[in-house]
Amino acid sequence: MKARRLRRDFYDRATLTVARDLIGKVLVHQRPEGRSSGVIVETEAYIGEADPACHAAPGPTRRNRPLYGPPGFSYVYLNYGIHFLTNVVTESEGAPAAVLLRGLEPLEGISLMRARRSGTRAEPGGIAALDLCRGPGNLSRALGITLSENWLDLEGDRLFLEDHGYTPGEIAWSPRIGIRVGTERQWRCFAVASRAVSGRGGVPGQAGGRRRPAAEVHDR
DNA sequence: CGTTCGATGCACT
DNA sequence: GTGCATCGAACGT
Repeated sequence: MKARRLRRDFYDRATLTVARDLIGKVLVHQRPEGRSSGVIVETEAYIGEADPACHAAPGPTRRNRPLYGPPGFSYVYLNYGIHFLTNVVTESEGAPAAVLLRGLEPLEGISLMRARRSGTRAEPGGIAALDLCRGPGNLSRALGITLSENWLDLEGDRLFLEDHGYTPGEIAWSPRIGIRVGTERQWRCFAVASRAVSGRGGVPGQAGGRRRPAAEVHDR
């Protein structure tokens, strides 16, 4: 199937709907050194000032400004001083919401991803392909996404998403990972069968424990 | 197999 | 000064 570019109206919808529809879509980062991309298998929704885990919870600030802007833009920020986290802004202007991209199955530019992730880990033969973009920090690092990619128009030619016609298979929802508040909301969405999904079924304290999400999670 | 903990930078109060 | 939407090495069982 021919790749079809996602337009602004895709992002200009309810955030939970966008979070689910993003599973199976392709994230692309186009750079002079090459194009790298992967199929999205894990997302999380962050919705509005009433969501305590959303960066909009304190109201408008300099950092969260993209969230208040129009949909279809990137929102990238530095987390724990080490990791860049990549989001796409959803819903209409003035409604602060976004979807965090947490996991990809690499498609193009795998050697480029390995180069960008090298130094992270000494692994004989390099990092396994399915581990390259597993987890939001790893994903951003592998694609070369930094603060320079913050607040980019996803209808531009540098960072964008495509529909390649992939069918995601079974999708499940769980609590969001790694947050200390708002854990009661089941706003993490993932492809059950994918090995590029982080954590374990949404149980916090996921640090060391790995491999495959638990199957106990709900459907929608 | 499991859990704990340090690294590291900046936005925000 | 405080607290992270993380990662993976190190250690315990």
